[in-house]
Amino acid sequence: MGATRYREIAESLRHAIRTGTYPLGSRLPSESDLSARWEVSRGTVRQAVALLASEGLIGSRQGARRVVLRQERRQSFQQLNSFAQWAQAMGCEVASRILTRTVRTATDEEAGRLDAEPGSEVLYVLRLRWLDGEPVMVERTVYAGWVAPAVLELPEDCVSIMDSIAERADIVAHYGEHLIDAVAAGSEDARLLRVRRASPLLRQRHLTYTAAGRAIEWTDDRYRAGSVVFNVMNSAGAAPLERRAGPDVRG
Amino acid sequence: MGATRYREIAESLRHAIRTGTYPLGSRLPSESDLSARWEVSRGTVRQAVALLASEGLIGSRQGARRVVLRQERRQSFQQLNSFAQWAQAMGCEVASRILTRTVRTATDEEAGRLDAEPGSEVLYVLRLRWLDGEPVMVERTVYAGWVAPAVLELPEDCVSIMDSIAERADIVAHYGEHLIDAVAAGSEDARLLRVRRASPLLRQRHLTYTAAGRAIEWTDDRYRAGSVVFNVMNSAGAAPLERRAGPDVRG
DNA sequence: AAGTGGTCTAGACCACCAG
DNA sequence: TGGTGGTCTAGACCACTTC
Repeated sequence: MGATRYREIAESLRHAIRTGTYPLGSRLPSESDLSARWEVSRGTVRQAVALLASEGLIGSRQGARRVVLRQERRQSFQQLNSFAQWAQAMGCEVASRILTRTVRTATDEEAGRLDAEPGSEVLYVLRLRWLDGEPVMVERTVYAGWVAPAVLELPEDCVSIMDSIAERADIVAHYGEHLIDAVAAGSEDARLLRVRRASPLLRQRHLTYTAAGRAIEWTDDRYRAGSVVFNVMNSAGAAPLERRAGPDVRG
Repeated sequence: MGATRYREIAESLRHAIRTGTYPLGSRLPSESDLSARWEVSRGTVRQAVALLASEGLIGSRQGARRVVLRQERRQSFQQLNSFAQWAQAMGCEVASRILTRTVRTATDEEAGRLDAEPGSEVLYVLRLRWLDGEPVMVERTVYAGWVAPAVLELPEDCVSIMDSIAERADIVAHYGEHLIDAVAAGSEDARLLRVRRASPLLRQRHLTYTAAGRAIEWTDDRYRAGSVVFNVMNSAGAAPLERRAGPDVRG
């Protein structure tokens, strides 16, 4: 596995933050402190704290000690790509059930999204997800062929497929692209989510990649209106969000 | 400023990717290549490529050259905060009409969002916006009191209020926070957008700030389903988007 | 077998922050 | 003013990919 020195240090710091050794708002030991304590070079310490910074756990300013910003265990990137991780971090009771698992050949659109050969095999999964006992989301996912075996092994009430395949098959999500819009509930959506047909749903389609840029899955998640809100911060310096025309515009 | 060697290298690579010097799917030069070419150490090159990887532009696997994953440039912050700028960049014909302009006292929620005194005056604007001749968005904006005079001066068919007040009154947007969800069309929405009542709309509420952190406006934009899609990219290195519970969850 | 990225070391200088 | 993080160097060994 990825058992390296800097990951080890990061995990130790993560644990210390989580358990209150370094409380919210407190200052972390300096880089030289940590490198002496762990008997590693300063570069290795910096790799470790960079990992925590990318998880949003600590902040840093030149000249001042690093500060503990949050103590939750979950990363926001993971939370965006994993419904289960997000829900658990919110303190919600989460449940999932796989309703359908089918191996079939990819449609042209799916092959294009997953960057796979046209006509290659993919795994289609239909899944319903609950928050605090209420059905709130229907998930329709197409997994790339190389991921399918790992997903087929999982039990149908598996809470987090992404977590499970990361642990068991070392398939780790690293990058995601998300398309967010509103759609009317179809008859299957309506039945599963217990809403009226054509009632509003918030749709999040996303494509997930490994660090090497290999596509893992292409997903269409539909949330009952009112159950979730997506939140984006941006600035003149960095604009991660953009607006795109839907099919109705420029037809 | 932040003019460092590794940023400089990153920007040069970003440009080369964007302009096709390194096309989609092609391999980047090796680290040793780049360090020779730029006359920097390998560590500096690695800082540069790590930046691009966190933006999702390139992927990497141990042992193999880095690969170009995408070449699009993200749309600017201005385009996200200005419907008019976005539409024009898309090549769409855009039109706008202010239907209502009212000075009134802020509700408690509005005062809270705009970080203003409870009971202070704000300017409420109702506006309808067209793309290529079709009504696609209803905008309900509350402008902070200090911005109101500049907005009241504008003609009712002003295409971009943000652009106009930036030019005339030097009120410039710098940060934004966006909440995106789906709602059912109310009767006013339905009439203006020419859709059925309760049909799905994509809602983008956003709060806009100056560089100094002063709130400019709090807006509720509702798009006809199918007319726009929001697109967000994230990575393990940087996650600007998060999911939030709506009022239905954890009630 | 040669090339490449992942990890790590042991230094260095600078800009910035705190007391 | 001394400590701290940000940047950079010039090496090294290893795991992995590619040919």
